[in-house]
Amino acid sequence: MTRWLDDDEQRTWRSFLSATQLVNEALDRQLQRDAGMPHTYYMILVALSEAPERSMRMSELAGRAQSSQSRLSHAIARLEERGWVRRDRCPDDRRGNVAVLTGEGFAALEAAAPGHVEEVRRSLFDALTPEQVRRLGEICAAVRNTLER
Amino acid sequence: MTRWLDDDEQRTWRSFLSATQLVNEALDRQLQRDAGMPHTYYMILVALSEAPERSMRMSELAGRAQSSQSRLSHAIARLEERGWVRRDRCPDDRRGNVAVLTGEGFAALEAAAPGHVEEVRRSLFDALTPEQVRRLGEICAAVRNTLER
DNA sequence: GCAAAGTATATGAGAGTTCAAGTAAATTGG
DNA sequence: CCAATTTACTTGAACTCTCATATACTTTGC
Repeated sequence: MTRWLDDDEQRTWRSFLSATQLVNEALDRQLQRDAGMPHTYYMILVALSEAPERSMRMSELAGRAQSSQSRLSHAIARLEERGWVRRDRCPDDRRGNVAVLTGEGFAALEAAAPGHVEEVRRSLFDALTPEQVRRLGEICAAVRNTLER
Repeated sequence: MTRWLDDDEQRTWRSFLSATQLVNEALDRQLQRDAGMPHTYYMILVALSEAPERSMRMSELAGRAQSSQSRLSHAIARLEERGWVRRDRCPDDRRGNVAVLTGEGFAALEAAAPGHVEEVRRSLFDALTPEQVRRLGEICAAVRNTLER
């Protein structure tokens, strides 16, 4: 009944798990060490920094930063404690909150960015040919297309 | 100084993060829901099940299951509570421990495997052409080659 | 309009992960 | 052969994540 993975598929699957985990661990370690935040928090700051007014509704932010709402809520609480983000009430929908990146938060992001980009290159792009990068892009797009909804 | 990512690289990078996170979340959700364990525990059980005597030294197991020693130690403690794994002292090296998969642990793994494989197919392989799978294998091998050590 | 259903977010408990020590045994080098 | 170092593993605390639930506001349908 079950369509088990054949040997090639097994190898590819395990290699995929290994490679993606290595990349994620490298990112997390670098950011934790040099900027004192996990990668998930970094993604939140990036999303906010790119938004108009450097602010966004919680639910939209969750989508952009690829976070669950609950995770985001906890994360924003932590980021607030550090003074990197502020929470404002939403004017037109009184259920809603808006997360706002503070000046200090933006500064923290700017300080963290170069080291992070270095690590992204080191752990992913430097290992691949331009052709492979292109293919990886297509592959990831296909996966997202299947899983996203 | 910093070599920032250009637009293509940005897109690829974000797509990579998104895709790999989606796959990992799908795996974890399926296993947690249907088998009551996270994917990391599943990998530990798989590694043990493939070892001679279904047992392995802690440090070797950590390597095979792609876990830190600390993480493994905590995980084995949990798996012991459930009766899925047992810890024996290592005869030839009295510092060492050997984790042993119990019959119940093996049964739990057998019960979990079909649903897990289904999810692996659904979340990764079904989204890709055979050609893409082959390329993904090469790409992951290249990344591992760069990061592993 | 107003009860019912839906949406936006928060919160608390439980579980897993990491990091920094801590213990114990084995190995090394003078 | 024994002090110093290294290796194997554990432990506890701090932190993040998930899941279920709670709260407050909005929209829907009669």
